[in-house]
Amino acid sequence: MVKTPRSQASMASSVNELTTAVGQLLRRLRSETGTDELNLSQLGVLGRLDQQGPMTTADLARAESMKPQSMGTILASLEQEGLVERNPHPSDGRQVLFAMTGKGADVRRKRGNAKREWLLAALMQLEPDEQRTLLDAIPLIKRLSES
Amino acid sequence: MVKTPRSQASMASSVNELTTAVGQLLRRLRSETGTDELNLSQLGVLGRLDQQGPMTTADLARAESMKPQSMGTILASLEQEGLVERNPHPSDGRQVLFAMTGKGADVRRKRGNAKREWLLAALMQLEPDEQRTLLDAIPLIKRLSES
DNA sequence: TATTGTTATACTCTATAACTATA
DNA sequence: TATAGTTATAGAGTATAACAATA
Repeated sequence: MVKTPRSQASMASSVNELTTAVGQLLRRLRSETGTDELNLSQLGVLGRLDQQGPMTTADLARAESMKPQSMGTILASLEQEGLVERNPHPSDGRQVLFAMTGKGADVRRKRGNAKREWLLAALMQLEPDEQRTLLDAIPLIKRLSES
Repeated sequence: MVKTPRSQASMASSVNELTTAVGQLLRRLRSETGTDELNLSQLGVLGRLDQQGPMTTADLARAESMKPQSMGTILASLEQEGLVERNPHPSDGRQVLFAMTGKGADVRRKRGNAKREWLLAALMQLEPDEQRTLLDAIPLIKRLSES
């Protein structure tokens, strides 16, 4: 297959498909709601704290491309359910370090998280080369969001 | 080993990244708002009517993975701005065929659509092989939503 | 009786603005 | 004066439920 860089005109027609596809996936994920009552943002924060350790509100907001006030709302809801806890920053009294609790870790590990399980099952149904394409596209989608 | 399908464990770690990436892109797109005051759903409907011709509320709702009532709201807003018009179905008095108007076509063609232009510019900044990966991933994302 | 669409209402998610506290 | 976070409010986007009209 010859490598032919896409023209701007051909890319333009893909813009609608991409936004539609992304919107569809998000609506689908949102509708998958079982025993877990965590939404996508809450799951995202929990996953990030699990991977990266304690973080501040501002850092989490930046990582998720969200306003700090919006992240504050998410963290408050997670704290109320005992999934994250707040710890003082060692040197800066203004900052608050949010950490995942044991209960939060349980929620992430346990079965019953309908959204994650649905998406995982859907991913597993793709052919191996399709999986590779989709996984390779993830960092590219992130790059788009940051440009 | 020729083909190395990803293990379920390795895929599980990608689930969070995918949802986060998709959420980020959507928030970014939503925030790009210039002279056009059309949101992503409105643009999606307009694009679909442009490509596929007149459609009913139910068909549009199915195409965008949305409830008919939600689609009705979107269509009402587009109609109020004169971007779509309603025509009776030739044989079924219950159905309404929505078609894009000339003004709707203008809006789609003209410059000033901040969301589409931003995304197009971002796509053009990717390397050709990255573009190909991302475009190849679009139908896969749709498949996920439908499974 | 089933289907298409409308109307009314409520919920989820995120943003903006104004404020407090610490640096 | 600048930054981190909180509180209050508003908005966009979508869903659910109840209804009307046509099939």
